[in-house]
Amino acid sequence: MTDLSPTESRRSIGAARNPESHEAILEAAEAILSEQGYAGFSIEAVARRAKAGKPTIYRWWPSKAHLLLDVYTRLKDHMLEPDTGTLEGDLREFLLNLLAFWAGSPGGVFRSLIAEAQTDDKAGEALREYCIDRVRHTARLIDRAKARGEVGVEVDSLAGSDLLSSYAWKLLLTGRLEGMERDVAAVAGMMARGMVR
Amino acid sequence: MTDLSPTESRRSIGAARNPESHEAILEAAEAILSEQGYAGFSIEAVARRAKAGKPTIYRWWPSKAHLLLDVYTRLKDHMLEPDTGTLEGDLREFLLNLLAFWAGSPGGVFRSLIAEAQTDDKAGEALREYCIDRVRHTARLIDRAKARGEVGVEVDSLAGSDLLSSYAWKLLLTGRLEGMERDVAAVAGMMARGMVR
Amino acid sequence: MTDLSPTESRRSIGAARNPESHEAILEAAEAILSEQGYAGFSIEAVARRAKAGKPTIYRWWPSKAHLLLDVYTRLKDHMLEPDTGTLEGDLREFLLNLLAFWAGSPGGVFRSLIAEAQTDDKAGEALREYCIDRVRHTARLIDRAKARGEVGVEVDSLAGSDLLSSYAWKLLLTGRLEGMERDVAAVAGMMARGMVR
Amino acid sequence: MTDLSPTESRRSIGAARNPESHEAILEAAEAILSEQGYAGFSIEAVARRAKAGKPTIYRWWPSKAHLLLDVYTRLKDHMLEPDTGTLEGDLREFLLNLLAFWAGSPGGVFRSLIAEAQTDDKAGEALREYCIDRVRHTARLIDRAKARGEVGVEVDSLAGSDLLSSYAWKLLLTGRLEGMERDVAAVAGMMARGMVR
DNA sequence: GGGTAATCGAGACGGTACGTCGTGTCTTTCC
DNA sequence: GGAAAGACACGACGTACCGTCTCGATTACCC
Repeated sequence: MTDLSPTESRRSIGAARNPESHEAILEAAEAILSEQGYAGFSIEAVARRAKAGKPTIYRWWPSKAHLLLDVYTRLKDHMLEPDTGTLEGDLREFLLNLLAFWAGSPGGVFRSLIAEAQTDDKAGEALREYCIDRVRHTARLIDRAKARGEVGVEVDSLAGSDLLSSYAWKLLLTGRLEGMERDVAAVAGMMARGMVR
Repeated sequence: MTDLSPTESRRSIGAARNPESHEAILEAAEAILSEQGYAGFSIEAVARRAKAGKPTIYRWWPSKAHLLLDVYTRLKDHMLEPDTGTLEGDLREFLLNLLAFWAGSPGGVFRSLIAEAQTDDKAGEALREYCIDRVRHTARLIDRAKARGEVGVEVDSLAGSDLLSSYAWKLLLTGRLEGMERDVAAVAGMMARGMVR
Repeated sequence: MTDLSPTESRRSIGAARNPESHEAILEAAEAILSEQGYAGFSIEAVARRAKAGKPTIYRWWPSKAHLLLDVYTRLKDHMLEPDTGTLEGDLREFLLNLLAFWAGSPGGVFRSLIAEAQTDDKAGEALREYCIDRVRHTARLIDRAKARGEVGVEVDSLAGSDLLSSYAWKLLLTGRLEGMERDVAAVAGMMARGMVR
Repeated sequence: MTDLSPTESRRSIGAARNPESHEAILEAAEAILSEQGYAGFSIEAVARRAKAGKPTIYRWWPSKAHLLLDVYTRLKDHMLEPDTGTLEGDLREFLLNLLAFWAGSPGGVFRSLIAEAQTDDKAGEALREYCIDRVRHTARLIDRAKARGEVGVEVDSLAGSDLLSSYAWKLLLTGRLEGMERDVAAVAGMMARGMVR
């Protein structure tokens, strides 16, 4: 991360925000979430692992939710865009990609974020906004199928996209990220048949 | 509430489970959840409010999640079974009923349960089992449509049921229980068209 | 203990005290005290080990102290009387015997009794009475030396006996029952020289 | 008591031990012991009374025994050193001083400490260490008599000191702190005669 | 010889205390 | 003046016992 050694004992660098600490905290948070899940995620644990003081964390992230969001934002860019040529293929690939992506650490982080959003209002709002953005993004799969004439113009692509991702959410939240290929295929087929003209 | 006096001091009734205590604990849990939400929900708080000892709670509910689940299923009795004669109608009614049901306190309880399941393994297991049961139950809507010949026998009714409820979950978790009639109708239509032969 | 099998499940024998239970409880208490010391000694543990109900214990022994006293009383008769011919030898033998006796389970029981006596007044009173009796008994060692002309008549044999046993108490209470031969000899010598004319 | 206001709410003073809290805890412990005795003495009760958090107590005192020991040694400062010029006088004064000292609250504290040591291994260890220290300290009475030529060099002053204090212990543990002047004199005389050349 | 009463085991009950963990706030000291 | 370190008051965690209670069964005793 930093090019300097993740050195034993990091001291204050004086009256300025220390980017090393900032980075170390985010990394520690991510590591804890992916290793122990939301259960082991506490400010104390993050501070311990990042060799940072708790107040340093509280100074920059007013709540656990903000920290979670920052951690997730750092991760969310690595998703692939499916493009198989057919709607059903795209839907299936989308789900499989997302599930595979989540099966690494990001899944744990996102689960935690959802959980936190049930308690913390700010986290809820942030999650809602993030969702809208993603749904809109995924809706392009369907819009592309519309453009190909595969899907009728009357189809609500946002609702479809929302439904698609909701299935992934449920699998994530109930710990069924793996071994769901058959069900994913069934769901993708069902949804595709529901939309093609 | 029991219709008898909510008496001051409740004693043991001997070497048998005391239904009064059992009831008082569930009521206290429900009251705390609806008044203060998941944030204020702790075993200590429930015990305090129910005038029960903590061990009495732990004796009967191995984890917070089991208690949440019991509180939830006690409320669940008031759910209606849709029967509109068509699959699309049934799916739409199912979602609308569920969202309306959740809009009261049960939604908060179930949100708490999902959140808890992200933290605690026992909670996760309990939720998973509960889900399987509900998915199986809801699949009957689709199986009924199969019996009517509306839906082909090759359709995976469990996957469909899972998908259907996942949409409701996402709306619950992102705080969109109300004003979703148009989207619900779109989703129900899409899914129904995806399944009818 | 009983000539019948210490059978798996012991039931009531009707409207009369069941001596089997009584015995089993005392044995369980003794076993726990000698195996785990006062720390592990609880009514629950005794009941569990004796396969008895807690109320059965409370019925017959109103407090832990009473039970402790009964257990100790069952043990205390196995002490040897030293008779070496000299006061110093008798004092030394008395201490060594007592320490050896206590090194088995009785020591743990007596320690517990002393501890309990610091909390429970009835136990304190009982302990005091027991002490007076023992001190009087041990004083005979000194009186015998007086009779032999070894010790002057002006010596207070009760005070001497009290002092002697107090040393054993302190060793018991500070966990120094073993490996004290040199110190015991020094103490016996000192006391003997303090008394002989 | 601090001479400043026994203020309502005490805050942290930073990353250093807060002597106010420390003091408040010792005072609360002492007050509880003298008011309710060992029976009412619990870490919870001390924390409650001192308006301190339980972890603050556990941070500084690894066990109840260490706290008891600290309370006791805080009181112990008021003990006098006997110096009568003769060994017998010193021994007698030592015992009388100690019994008089114990007749106030310190006696209750030390009794509690001994009782606790029978339950808890850490307490036992702490008591043992404390004893060694005190025995060594008291042995100086005898060593002084050696220096005066009153006592032979072959006398084991540690064993003598141990024996001396053991008598006081027994009187404390059997509730005979008062009215023992005659017996104390007899014991002191006996021990002194046992040691002088 | 049938009813009563005492006893047994079992174990649930409302409690209290245990010792640990995490919270968010605060202060000191170092840079 | 930010950062580290970590103490602080607070309060929940899940467990162990406390002493009391009720249960259903099992006789012994007395009328």
